[in-house]
Amino acid sequence: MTFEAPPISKRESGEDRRLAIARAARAIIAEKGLEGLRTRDIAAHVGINVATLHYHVPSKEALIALVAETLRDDFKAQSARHPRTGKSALQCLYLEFDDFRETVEDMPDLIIVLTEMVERARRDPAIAEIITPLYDFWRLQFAEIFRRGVEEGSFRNDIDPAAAALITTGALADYWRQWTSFRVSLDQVLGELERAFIINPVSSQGR
Amino acid sequence: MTFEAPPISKRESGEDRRLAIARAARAIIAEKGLEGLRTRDIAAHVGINVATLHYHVPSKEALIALVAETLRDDFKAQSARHPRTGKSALQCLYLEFDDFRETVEDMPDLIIVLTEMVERARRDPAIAEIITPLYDFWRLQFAEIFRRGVEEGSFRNDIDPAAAALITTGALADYWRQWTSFRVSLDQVLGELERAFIINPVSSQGR
DNA sequence: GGCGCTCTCAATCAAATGATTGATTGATGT
DNA sequence: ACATCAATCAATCATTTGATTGAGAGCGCC
Repeated sequence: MTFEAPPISKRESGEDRRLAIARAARAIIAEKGLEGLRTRDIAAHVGINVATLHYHVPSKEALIALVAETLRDDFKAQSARHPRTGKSALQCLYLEFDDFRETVEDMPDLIIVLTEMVERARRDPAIAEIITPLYDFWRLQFAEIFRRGVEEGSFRNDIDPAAAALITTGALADYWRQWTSFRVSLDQVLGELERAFIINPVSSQGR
Repeated sequence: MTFEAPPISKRESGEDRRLAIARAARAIIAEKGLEGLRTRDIAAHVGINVATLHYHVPSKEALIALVAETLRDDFKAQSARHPRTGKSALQCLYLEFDDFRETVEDMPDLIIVLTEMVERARRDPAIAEIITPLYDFWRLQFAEIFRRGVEEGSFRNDIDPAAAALITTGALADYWRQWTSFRVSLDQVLGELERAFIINPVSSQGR
């Protein structure tokens, strides 16, 4: 009879539960990957019954879609945190780098789960529908910065903005896949990206 | 052609079966991802019984390891196809680009399965043990090219070889994740990489 | 023929897993 | 006090899935 006492109120309103479920799912995905995601584990992580989980989120498909949505929300919120208006392309690029640095620090699971979803989007149209615009959003932001940077004369003038954007997002994403023994610091990568695209890079991570 | 003709007979000798199993597994992973890999599907794809599959490959773990090995073999074979000795860093870089182009054309499933494995390596030490050296091998090849390129004076002289290598492999890997609507051609990406690192790029995909 | 080895399969198991059912609990409005 | 509804759970179901078993078939060799 000596069950551990529930520390918080027993019932929670719908939306809070959904968010808690999404958060738990993200934690598990970050740890075990999408393949290792089990409804039971999520329920246990939240501290509720599997049936309750299914009450709030009808199916596993819906659950993954929910996670994708929270990912999008976090991502957009992060990018909206710093105003871009009136800034030069160069400033925007550094801002973008800072955003990434911040995300790496504060929400590492965001990127892990994101890459996991990206992989899945290849064969799951429902996920693709949410993740594709998200990734596009990120890339387009870089593409736009490069386009303006060339215009403003602060960037190398023969840049192909779309290709440069893909290279940049690819490098940042790959930086994450650094499970490898081939250790490179984020500052090294960002510094090299500066030298690759900017005419007179500040060349110091300090900025 | 000095080898024996394919024994169409009911029975196949061990090593051939193992290769057929690996090939089938790769096809399925490419289509449905590692999460969607089922021993039954593989057996059906090869045209054998599940038990027979387990006779040749004891467990699913072993099977995935086997796939990782064939991946490594294909990868190394591809890279060994063109001799590197006596070539300049610039020539080597272009050779590397050509290799990638070739792989994209001839063995697209190689890269799909590889990225899938990379993702899994993060939490599966057995896979990591095989995939990590492979990815490192690829990156180190680029790092070495960049190092020599700077030395030879044909590359931008402030390159950080390790960072540049990561950017390059990241860009190529990300090119693959181009499920997105944000379409960029491989030539665009390779061209931009040239301009980013080379002093006087040929600047034409023709080379 | 008989022996031994490799290879194959139908049948089956045990565990995992997504989902459902039917009942109970608490809050809220009247 | 009562009705209603959202939220919860224990128990259970129906499949799926990795793996095993036991019984052979084909083949070479003596």
